[in-house]
Amino acid sequence: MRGRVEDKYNAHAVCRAVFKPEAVPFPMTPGPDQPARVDLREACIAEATAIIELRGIESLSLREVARRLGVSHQAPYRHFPSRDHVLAEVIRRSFAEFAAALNAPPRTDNVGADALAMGMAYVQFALSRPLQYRLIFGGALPDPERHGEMLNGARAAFGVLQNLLTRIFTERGQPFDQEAVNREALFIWSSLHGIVSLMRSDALDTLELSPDTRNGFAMIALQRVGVALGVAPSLTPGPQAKETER
Amino acid sequence: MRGRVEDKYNAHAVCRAVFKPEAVPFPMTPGPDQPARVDLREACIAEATAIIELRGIESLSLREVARRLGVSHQAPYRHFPSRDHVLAEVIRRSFAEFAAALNAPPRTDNVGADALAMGMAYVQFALSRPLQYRLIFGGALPDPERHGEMLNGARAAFGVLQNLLTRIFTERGQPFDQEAVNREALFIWSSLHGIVSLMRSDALDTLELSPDTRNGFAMIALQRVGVALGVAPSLTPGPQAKETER
DNA sequence: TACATGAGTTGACACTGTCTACAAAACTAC
DNA sequence: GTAGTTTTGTAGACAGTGTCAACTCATGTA
Repeated sequence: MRGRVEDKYNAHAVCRAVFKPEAVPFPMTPGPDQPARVDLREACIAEATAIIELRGIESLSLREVARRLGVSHQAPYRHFPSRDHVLAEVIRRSFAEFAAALNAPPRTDNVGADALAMGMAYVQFALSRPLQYRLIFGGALPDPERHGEMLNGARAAFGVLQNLLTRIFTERGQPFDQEAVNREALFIWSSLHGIVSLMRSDALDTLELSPDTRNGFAMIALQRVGVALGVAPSLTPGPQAKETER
Repeated sequence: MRGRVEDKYNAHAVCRAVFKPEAVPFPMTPGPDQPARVDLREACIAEATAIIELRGIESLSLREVARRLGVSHQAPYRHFPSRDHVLAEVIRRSFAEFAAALNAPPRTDNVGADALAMGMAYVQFALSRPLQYRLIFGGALPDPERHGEMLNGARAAFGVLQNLLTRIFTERGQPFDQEAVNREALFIWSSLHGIVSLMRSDALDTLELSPDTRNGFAMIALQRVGVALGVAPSLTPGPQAKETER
């Protein structure tokens, strides 16, 4: 290998994201017996993820990934047929993390509280990792036909919503209705997506609204989702109807 | 100009988008008296818009724009300092068109109907021009600091919402409260954005829900916005609360 | 020990945005 | 009308990109 021993496979990124801290250590510089054959595929994904989280999907370059890892510009192509395949794998993992985040809050016997916790987990994920959120929901995905696994996490996340809704319906003593469960799951999803998208939008920034308004909006919007699901009391009735028809 | 008279400035794109059909015609090949000096700047924007609407923002290339217009790869740089400036101008116009679309439905004396019309106009715009919608709300905008005009249309669109909300509040006899108007305007915006985003999402496609579910979701979601604003009757109560606290 | 395979390398190609230098056309001043 | 200036378009270069092909070399297997 032509005597270049600099920072082959960039210990920084690899240690940070590929191996868990307690995992088997590997020698920085290849020893004579231990050839330091760390999985370049994993290192590429880790580095690509780091770049995307830092500067967004459009400035992901496989050549930069290779450069950062101290390998030739073609090395990543030994493990991925194309840039889109790297992207698809990063997206697949991001979706999986998203689904895991939704599923993270422990289940209690109060379905309303669980719904709230899931909503907060959604918002938390979207706001704390905006570029990752944009990556999976921004709409610039590689062709899903060609990358079947990519959206597994999306289905898992929707499953979390479905489970939640099923619990709510059941607790209310209503007959099981998959159609209704799906409709309500989509409703939650779209509402939460709308809220977090707006909160991180340049278009919103330009309006120069007070932080009070922005936060207040998010609060009432979230609360109204709860109201529509029957798991939150109606507190913020918006513009009052003169006479509510019922 | 070195005797190249092919399709300088590509009559197709120019006629289609720069000039309205009834506008002054211009000679395809420059006549001796009429130098055919059509505005290359406008032609660039038209061509860039066409590319973006067809293949999305990431595959916009200034060199391709130039090629299509039959000019040298540097010609567009006489009119725009950089690719981002072309993009910013396309985005500025898209925002303006969006605001105009929201404002298009004629005002009646039924504010509830007007609200519904605006909501439909929003959805119509987003679904009929998905790439344009993604362009302005997808979150990959050039730095708004450097392109001040770019978001004018966003402010105008928000103004349409504010006006609508002000009318609703006024009709309900409630005191003017700018804070509340803004909050409710954001609520509408986020709800509509969530709905249309989901309807055009690869993540949703992968769930393979029935068209009934997808359309049903959009309907109840839209209807619930109306309910929250007090301009629509509550028809689709979701999971029933056992006992609504009030 | 021969050979096949996998993994990384180099070098090319076509493409991109953008810089510089140049040419021609258009406008302005006399 | 002619000289000079400004505007507009061109040509060539440079560094960056994704990707293809050909190469080396270490490894595992027959």
